[in-house]
Amino acid sequence: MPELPEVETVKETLKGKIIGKTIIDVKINYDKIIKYPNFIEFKTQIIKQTFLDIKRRGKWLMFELNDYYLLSHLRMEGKYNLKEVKTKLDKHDHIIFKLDNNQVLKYNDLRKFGRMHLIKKEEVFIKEPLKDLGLEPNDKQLTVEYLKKKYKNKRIPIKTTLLDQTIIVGIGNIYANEILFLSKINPLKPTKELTEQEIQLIINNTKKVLTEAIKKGGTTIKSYTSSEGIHGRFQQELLVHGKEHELCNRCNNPIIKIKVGGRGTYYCKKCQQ
DNA sequence: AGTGCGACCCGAACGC
DNA sequence: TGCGTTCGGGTCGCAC
Repeated sequence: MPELPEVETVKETLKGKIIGKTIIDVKINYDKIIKYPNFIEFKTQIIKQTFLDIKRRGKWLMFELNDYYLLSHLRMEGKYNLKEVKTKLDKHDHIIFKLDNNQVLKYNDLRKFGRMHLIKKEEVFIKEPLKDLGLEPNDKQLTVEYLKKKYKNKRIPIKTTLLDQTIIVGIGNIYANEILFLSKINPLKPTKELTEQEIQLIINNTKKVLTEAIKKGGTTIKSYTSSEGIHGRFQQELLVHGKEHELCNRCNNPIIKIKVGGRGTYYCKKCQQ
């Protein structure tokens, strides 16, 4: 289940393999993956472009080409595979980039939820989908002052706010649960009622959880593997997510599961009052 | 502007 | 080789 750390792993793994390669053809088997521009223009524009670098912004992969950035969001199940051109397609291979070295870069997505945009380089940060993204977890500007301003008029539960990518990028459902457990904050607490001390804990634990997860190569809940087939190991470190009925490792009371904003939310009722 | 929620997907898990 | 239903995950679009 790719969240920010998994995207980071995919980025690093693919970097060494495709930089310098030129796209000579694209096959689009499921065109809804291509969000912008339409799939005809997408194809015309991307052919003959060369991969110069791969970056990341939030959960978005940014493939730097000569004139464009190819932006790719993996959502839950997106994967990239680099294969020889003659290799048979797998069941959920939806977009196939043919390269100039007899290889293909294949985007595979069981859920068909991932999306791609092709944006002119000079516009990449002023247009969708990157234009409204918030701070990276490791940004020095991520301070109590910054979050106080963002949180002050919000009545919605803090759990929901943590998932808001216009404030801090990269926190998905799993990490939101973990961050709140480590911070001993009730997921239902209205965002505007958080104290300065609690906001500081959110900042510290967000940095801690995401940095640690990147180090471990991300989380694997279902079948997720990075482009080299490396499984994430962070799942072994999860303290509350997916642990309904198990006992809290701090106080031994059972972890409970509720719905917050329609999403599965796990927490310890005793530790997170 | 802030909020809530359905839609998008389909394999796995669940209920009977 | 049972079959129908529910669930989950991130983001967008839309209604209020």
